[in-house]
Amino acid sequence: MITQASSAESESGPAQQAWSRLLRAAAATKRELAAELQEAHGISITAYEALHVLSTAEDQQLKRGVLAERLALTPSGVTRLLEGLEQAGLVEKAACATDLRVSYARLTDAGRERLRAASCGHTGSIRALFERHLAPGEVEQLAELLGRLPGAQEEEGDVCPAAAAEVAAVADASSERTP
Amino acid sequence: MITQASSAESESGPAQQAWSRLLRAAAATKRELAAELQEAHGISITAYEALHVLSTAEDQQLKRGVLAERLALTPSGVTRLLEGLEQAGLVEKAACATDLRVSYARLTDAGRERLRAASCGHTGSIRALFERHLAPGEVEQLAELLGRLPGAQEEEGDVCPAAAAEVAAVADASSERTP
DNA sequence: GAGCTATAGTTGAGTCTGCAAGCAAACTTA
DNA sequence: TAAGTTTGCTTGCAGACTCAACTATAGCTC
Repeated sequence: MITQASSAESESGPAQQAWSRLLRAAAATKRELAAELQEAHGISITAYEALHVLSTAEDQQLKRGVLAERLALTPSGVTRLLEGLEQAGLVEKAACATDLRVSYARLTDAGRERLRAASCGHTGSIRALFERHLAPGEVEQLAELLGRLPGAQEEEGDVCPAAAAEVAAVADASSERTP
Repeated sequence: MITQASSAESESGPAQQAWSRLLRAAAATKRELAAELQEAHGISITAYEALHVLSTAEDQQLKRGVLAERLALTPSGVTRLLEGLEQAGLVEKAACATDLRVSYARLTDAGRERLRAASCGHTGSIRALFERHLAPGEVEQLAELLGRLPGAQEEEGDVCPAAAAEVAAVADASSERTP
């Protein structure tokens, strides 16, 4: 051995190792994909994620607070993010009929289009990135493990069905809330 | 099902799922641990990582560029980071005897002490965080998988033994460069 | 229904980090 | 040894987020 410890992980336990690798993997992959996405479609990773999250939401809209949770951002982070997306016309504000405090972020047609345009290349890059380093089964395994960490499991149960229904009625009642 | 898709991951493949979970897990855990570390010891996560990396390096010093790789930062990020750490007296600059362009970052006694003070609590929090969500074997598995992603594998082979040796001679020749 | 407390979101100020450009030292090549 | 190139680091500027403080609305309790 030339160095006392070859990596930053040295004698620390598996949790420390997982932690530092999580930080670095996130930083490195983010930088790589961000450059590509910005270059090709002029949006940041977070913006893409936001568009994607909205596109999968009922009526393509979400309370700002819920969006914050879904993206693991703080409320103020969402305000700033949407500020940009609204200015770009990709997202629009919508009021809530039952609670004047809440405001929804709704995907516009332009936003939907931009997402569609970006999604193919971006998801391809993501897949390529992961599959370059991991076997398919391992990718799933990784997803499963990461899914149990904080930040990733805030899913379902946040939709405020009652209020959402009312707003939906105002805006566009064509959704398929199947029962 | 009430919503069309309960999470941002919807119909996308495992790679997309892994990716978005990676982003969120990193964001969420980082925020949590950063607050704690800042509160308790007045340093950021990156600063802690830097101190830790340096502490495991030969002679507790590293070329700034190498430090950048190890932390998955850009060179400019390292310059700014060290700016702060140097001002705080936790790290000091050291010149390289053989190449005037390079400058080393070296842990000071104060830095070593600060790291020591912070490390117990911080590593404990990390372990707690991971073990709260994953079984011990899963933590190792996660570490292994993350270790194969970009950013995490830049280890060993960067030490520039020749130059390091010369600087070491100037500063402190007590290292165990065995063979 | 007047006050309390809780919740949703925004805003000001600051931190961290990156990119692009710049500078200086080292290396290459003729 | 004088270009020309590459490498290591720093700097100016900008973007993305956060925290803390604030506003406005809701909901509760008496």
